[in-house]
Amino acid sequence: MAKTPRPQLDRSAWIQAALDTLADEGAGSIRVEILAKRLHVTKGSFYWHFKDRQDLLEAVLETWKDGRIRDIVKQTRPELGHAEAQLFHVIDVYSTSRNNRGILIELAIRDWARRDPAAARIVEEVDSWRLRCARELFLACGVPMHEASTRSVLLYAYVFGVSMMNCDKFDADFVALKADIRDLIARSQTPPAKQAAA
Amino acid sequence: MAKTPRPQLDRSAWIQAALDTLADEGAGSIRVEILAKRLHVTKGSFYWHFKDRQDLLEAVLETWKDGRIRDIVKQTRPELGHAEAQLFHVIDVYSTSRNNRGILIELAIRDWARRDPAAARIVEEVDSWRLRCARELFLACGVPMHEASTRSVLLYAYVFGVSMMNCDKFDADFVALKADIRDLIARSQTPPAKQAAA
DNA sequence: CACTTTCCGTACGGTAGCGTATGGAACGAT
DNA sequence: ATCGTTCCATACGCTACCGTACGGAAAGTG
Repeated sequence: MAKTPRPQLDRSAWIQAALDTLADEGAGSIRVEILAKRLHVTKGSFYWHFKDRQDLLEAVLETWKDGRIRDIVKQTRPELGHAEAQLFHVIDVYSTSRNNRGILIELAIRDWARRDPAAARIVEEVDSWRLRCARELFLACGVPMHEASTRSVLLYAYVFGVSMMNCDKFDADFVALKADIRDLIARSQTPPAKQAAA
Repeated sequence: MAKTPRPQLDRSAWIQAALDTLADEGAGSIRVEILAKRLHVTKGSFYWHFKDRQDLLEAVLETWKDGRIRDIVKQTRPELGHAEAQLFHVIDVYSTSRNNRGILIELAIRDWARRDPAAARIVEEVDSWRLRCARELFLACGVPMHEASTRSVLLYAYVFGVSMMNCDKFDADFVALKADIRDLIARSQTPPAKQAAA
């Protein structure tokens, strides 16, 4: 067992710790002295690596943004003939297994973004990438442009929304339910022309 | 102008003030002394009406729950022949006009529920009512039971999710986009049987 | 008018957390 | 060995809150 696993800390160690508490308790609960305790150092270390608390929060946002963009680009990289499978995968990744770290961070940051303009900007940027990538997949599935945009928005609104609900409590077979919803989003037929009021 | 609009305060005044700051800054930012300042009294008043801060928070949850249940029941009360219009209305109420008080409170409470079991219980209860009511509407539209459940979950996941996104930034005509999504949720045809892998 | 109840103001002690100042240990360079 | 750099510990002042204790005004009640 390593006696001194971390004789020296760097910014990324603080950022990771901040992301952990972000997932568990939200952005407002990221406290310098708490992180220090968790890292087994004092805040003397923190104020060496960061100007102040705000400096850390901005670094957290940047780190998250870079990771999310890299991730979505990777997961939607064109694989000829597998566009629909990739769409399914994107949906499943988010709607499966609530309470995993990624989703908790996602929700915490989105809540953060409701009050912090800087966070809002980051979220918009990430969403923009995701929507564009998803739209490309729909297009690759043969869905026309306009509808591809529509379904992309529905897709992401759904995955974010479902991660805020405890659906397990309402439907015993939530796995099947999610599969049905996934099909609705990705494969349903556009609605028939409105039966104009008789 | 009334000199003394409120010579005496009651619990509901504090609860309303708490709901305001809940919408703007989240549950964690509901502070007794801040509310007191906003109500132009001191916390001596607060601790007369409430045992402690927790007492207020519980009252906030109860108030919200009662209002939401009353609301959804009212909006989905069976009106023969208008089920689809009622569905559209439910969707529009949430997906229209982000940043209105109701939606802000909704999101704040859902974030709150991720860390507070009591809040989680309340949210589950409200969701349960909503899902049941929405399902009834789908059934009234002639949608079969299983699919009615599926679409109800999609409906609510969508409205909550879209209220967390700044979609205006991605689509100039977001009004039309939302209308298309609404149609997808409420009127699309169930997806064709999977073209079983050849 | 006395007396009680209701409601709120004031003052206090206590905790948590931010940011700063300063000292010191470890380490490399010379 | 001396010195500078890097990284962290310690100690301090400061603010924002929570909850309590207690006093007092205002209004009802006899």
